[in-house]
Amino acid sequence: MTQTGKANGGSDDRPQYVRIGDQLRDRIARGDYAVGALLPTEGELCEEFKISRHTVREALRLLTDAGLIQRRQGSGSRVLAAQPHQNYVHAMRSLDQLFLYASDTRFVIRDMSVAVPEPTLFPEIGGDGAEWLIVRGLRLERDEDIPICDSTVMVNAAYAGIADVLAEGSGAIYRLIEDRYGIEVLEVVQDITVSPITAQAAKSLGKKKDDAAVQVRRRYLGTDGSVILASVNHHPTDRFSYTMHLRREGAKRSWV
Amino acid sequence: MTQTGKANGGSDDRPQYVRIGDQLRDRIARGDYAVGALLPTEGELCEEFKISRHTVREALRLLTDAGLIQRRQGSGSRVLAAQPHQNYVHAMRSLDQLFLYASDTRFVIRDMSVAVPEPTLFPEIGGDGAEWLIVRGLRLERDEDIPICDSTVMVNAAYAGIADVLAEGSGAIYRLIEDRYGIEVLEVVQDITVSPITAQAAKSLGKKKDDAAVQVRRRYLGTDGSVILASVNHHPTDRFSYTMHLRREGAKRSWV
DNA sequence: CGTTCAAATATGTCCGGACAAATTATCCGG
DNA sequence: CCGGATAATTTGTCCGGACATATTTGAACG
Repeated sequence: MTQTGKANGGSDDRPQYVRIGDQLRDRIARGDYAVGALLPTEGELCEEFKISRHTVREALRLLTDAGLIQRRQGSGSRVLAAQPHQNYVHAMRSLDQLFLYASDTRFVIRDMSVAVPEPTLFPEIGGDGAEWLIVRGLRLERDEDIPICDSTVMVNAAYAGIADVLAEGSGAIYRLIEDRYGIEVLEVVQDITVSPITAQAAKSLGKKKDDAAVQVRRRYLGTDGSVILASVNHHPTDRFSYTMHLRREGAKRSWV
Repeated sequence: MTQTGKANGGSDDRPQYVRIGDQLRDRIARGDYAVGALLPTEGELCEEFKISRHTVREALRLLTDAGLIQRRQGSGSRVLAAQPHQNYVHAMRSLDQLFLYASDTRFVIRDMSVAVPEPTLFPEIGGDGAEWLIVRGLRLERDEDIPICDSTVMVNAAYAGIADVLAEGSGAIYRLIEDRYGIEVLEVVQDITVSPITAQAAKSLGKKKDDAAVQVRRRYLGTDGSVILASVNHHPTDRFSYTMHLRREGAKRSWV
């Protein structure tokens, strides 16, 4: 077969690997290959489409990058999803940027203890009598004593050893845990709601007891699905602002 | 050179292309190749590292996938960033899922007009006397008349033609625009704040005039940076909840 | 100096081959 | 039937080659 940069013939000038990749993607979407099932092997695809193994692999790579399949040496290519996800990326260098404050801040620790958390603190967690390292504090503007939010952090007891190195300005707690224990935060679930302010937060933030507060609750999950860390932040409503920039993943950038 | 699955010698069992890719990444981080500058060509890298073009390309692909470089046929490989972004993905099939409501909803249009928007509506937009298609309405639970939020949408006048096809339940407005005009929403900027409720929203949502409301403001930007669409939603604080799941990009999934 | 065109350059696509490494299947013995 | 060893299978890594395509560079000309 003549080697061409693009496929010959017809009005389709897409590269072969793109055409084959699209065909496979369509088959997956149609259910020809069920989620969880294996695709034909590289060899079988070479025979079916009369192309080199290289081209098959490039096509499969497109599917892999799209999150549709997962490949494993010795096993084959398994379908992960029937439809590609259109990812909009909240690009960050790290989770530090998940919540950007208007200016630099510092975290002042008010209290730290290993205890069974109150059931209302994080209902989805606890309730089984297990102890957590509970860190209570206040986040302030760096150079001024303006409180930004009242914060309570629950650290999985398995990582309670970081209590030794927790200090004001010591950086994000989840990072301390990642570094100290060599683990990785895989996923973060963040909930934002508005609710009556707690007595503690009202006191810390200089608010009245019948004021409302914005609650930002986060769970940091590890690779095994366990909760590494959870936090509840109470923000005064009149000083709360949360901005996200979501950008379509894989969008072409101009060359200039 | 003997062809091996992994590099020979020493304690480093990473594939060659990973090692070379890491070396190049380190050089970029150190500033050996400035942002905006070109990397050595494939040929030069082949000579320097004494490896095949295939392996060079695999290494460069790692850098490309990490967002560090951008490659262009005939030109070379240009450095985009000195540090890789650690992307946490808010995976969505589309922007429809940017804001998930607890249940199915419908959008009831109350008013539609082409006009110059009030300056307070979206201060970052307008203010230049330009007209926009302004759509005011209410988002309700699908089968009940419980208002979820009061909504005002400003559509760029270039796409005002969609007024013809706007109807209750006609789906997301940005999608109508994308489909009708063949354009693409590249980025969304979303701001969440809490502020005094507007008179209009108080009336729509059955709230008192001195209540607060959660404001969710969004700008949908096109590939040229222009604002395609902007929206302001007022949610009653006692019924507002926003959940995000952010997952580390490229995280390995278990095979089973 | 600016424009046009051809040549050189640099990446993109596709082929084929070989060996390595991981997994799966099969066979045999207890 | 179960466990261990071996063979077969499947993907991963790396080599080399060839042609296509897009861009850049340099030379010639007005």
